[in-house]
Amino acid sequence: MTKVTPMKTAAPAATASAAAKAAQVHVETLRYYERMGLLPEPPRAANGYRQYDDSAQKRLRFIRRAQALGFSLAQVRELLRLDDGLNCSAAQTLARAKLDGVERQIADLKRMQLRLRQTLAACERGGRARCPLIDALQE
Amino acid sequence: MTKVTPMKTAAPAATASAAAKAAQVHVETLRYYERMGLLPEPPRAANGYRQYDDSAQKRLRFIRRAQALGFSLAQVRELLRLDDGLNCSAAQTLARAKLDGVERQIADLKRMQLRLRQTLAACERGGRARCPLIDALQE
DNA sequence: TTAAACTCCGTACTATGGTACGAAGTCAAG
DNA sequence: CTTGACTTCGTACCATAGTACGGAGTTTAA
Repeated sequence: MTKVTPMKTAAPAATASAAAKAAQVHVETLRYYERMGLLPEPPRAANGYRQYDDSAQKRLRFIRRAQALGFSLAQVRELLRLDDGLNCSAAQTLARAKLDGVERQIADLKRMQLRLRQTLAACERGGRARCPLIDALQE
Repeated sequence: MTKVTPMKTAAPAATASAAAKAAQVHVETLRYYERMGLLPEPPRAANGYRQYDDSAQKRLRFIRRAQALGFSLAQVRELLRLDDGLNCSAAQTLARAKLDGVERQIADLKRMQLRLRQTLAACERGGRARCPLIDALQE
């Protein structure tokens, strides 16, 4: 029963394309994140190729999840500085600011939604010589 | 009682800064809109200064209102092509596409809002050694 | 008259989040 | 051993909606 459970210590170092595929990003994006200070410079193989170990790939997933929550890359950088999980109040501050921004955006979009709906309804009722949408824009 | 009611025919030609101020934009923005084909090239005074007449200023207000409804400048350009108010179905198509986009954005933002709220609530409940927000990002 | 303020022009730069390109080296399969 | 795929690098470019800069001419108010 040797080798049935491979050693956890053998860090699986992925190539750029493998790491990129796993995270659903392009290879160039990895370089971009590296330039932006989101990913540390990875160790290189003898040939100079980047080697993404497990922690780099975790970090990459972290970035993508934070982006999905609406954080900008600059904000993700902040979050990454807190990724030891301590300092929750700092993380909360970031999240609350983001939530506020998201809620402002929702409010703005809802205003647009209402106006567009009203105007479209007027368009659909028809009967006017001129288009209600165009008229609304000309006020 | 002469001159009590000035002739409507005297078109009030505004300078760049006056037109800009009236529309709450910067002077450079007028040039930008002109380059982008949103504003026609205005007639010039003898000294070469742009003269924005009433119709140009109306058009400028049109642009700003359309932007406020979420239309991009490219889409505003489309709307301006329809500003005779006829062709309402074309305008409706644009508006409906915009409404769809707005609603998709709202849905996305609401998902972010929910996740952020849940995570913040967990942070506020406290009691964890590690920050729930950071943990969520690390999955 | 002179200084401040306004206008003109072309061009470059901003922020954001990547994407593309070309030249060069490397690796794996046939 | 060659061909194709992969990687490296620096740099340039994309969209969006403007903003800034510098040098020149013009107008206006003191």
